Amino acid sequence: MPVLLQGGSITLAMSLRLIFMGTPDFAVPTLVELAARGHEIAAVYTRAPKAAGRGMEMQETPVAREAKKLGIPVLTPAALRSAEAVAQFRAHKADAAVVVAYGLILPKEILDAPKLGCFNVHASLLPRWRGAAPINRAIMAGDEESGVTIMRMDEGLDTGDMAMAERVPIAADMTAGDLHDVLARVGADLMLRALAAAERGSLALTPQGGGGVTYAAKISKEETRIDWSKPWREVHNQIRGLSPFPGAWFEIGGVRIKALRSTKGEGTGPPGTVLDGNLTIACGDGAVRLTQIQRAGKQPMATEEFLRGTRVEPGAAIR
RNA sequence: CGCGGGGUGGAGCAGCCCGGUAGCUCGUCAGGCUCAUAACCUGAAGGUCGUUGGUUCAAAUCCAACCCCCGCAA
Repeated sequence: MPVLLQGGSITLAMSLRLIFMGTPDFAVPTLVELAARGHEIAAVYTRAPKAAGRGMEMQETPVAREAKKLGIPVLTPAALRSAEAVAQFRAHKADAAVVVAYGLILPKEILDAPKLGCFNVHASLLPRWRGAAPINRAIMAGDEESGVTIMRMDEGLDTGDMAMAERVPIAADMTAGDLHDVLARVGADLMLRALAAAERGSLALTPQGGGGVTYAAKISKEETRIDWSKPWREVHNQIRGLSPFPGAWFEIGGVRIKALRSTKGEGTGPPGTVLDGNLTIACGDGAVRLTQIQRAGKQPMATEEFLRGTRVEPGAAIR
């Protein structure tokens, strides 16, 4: 077996027989890396295509599209609890399963099937931000760092023993989308290292412990509208924490506008008042300057571009 | 057949309802002014007005079909 030199450390080239389970874009880099490193991926599990989007047409998941590109069989069971689903899963005779934002609960029979276990990439430093929306919640809470944790899954919600973690700083104006992309890359790399260790039998597992647990609830649309009476920092964290999806928004002249990027603004005024010619908006405390926005029906654009076609005078009120 | 907005020189928009000289804010290029500047002044280049067909003396503008982008909702 060849020896690869990488980043100063020695990694044995390896090949495990894996099952990959994932659904959104976040999971794609890990799938791609696993395949590129020569792991044998017996099957890819992903959510079933569903009617979604404009026109309610059937949409395949990003993972399904990537798997097809790689020539890997795609399975889309609606649930994994049935005896049939479990039998099918076992029949792959996988060494391990890699689960990244799959979206379905894995019952014990599935978790116990692979001999090395089922490993999950989670986009936070556990046990902080267990749950569905760790990236958004970390930024909305104003966290200055986040990261990725690899855990061996158990039956709880993101409660498995931790195998590896890597910290990632969150810059002042970083958006959820920015962090998402970084963590997806870091997660892919970390999973490769974790699997290598697991294959060697040298993977150390650490219980999460009881302190510092928080939950990252799904984002509800009620919390996407901007309330300009809040302090600027809260508004800013909401904007970047929800960017680019689902997007924090407001209205100006009856037109719905998403705020995609912002930064600290100068000046004060009644909340919701435009303070200058650069879309600096007064908040309950301080101000936020919008740097990238998207009008309903339009592409995202830098604020300077938006202002070339739309005059927004200082003193105007937005809602 | 879920609802809706949009495709106009490199960017962002107006013009379309009430057909008839391509407009605005920028950018680019050349020149001028200035100690200087993302400032200011003068001039220039650059557009099959998404595609195809139709109506008309005449279509960015009216009609039809199609392609592409996006917001809502899921």
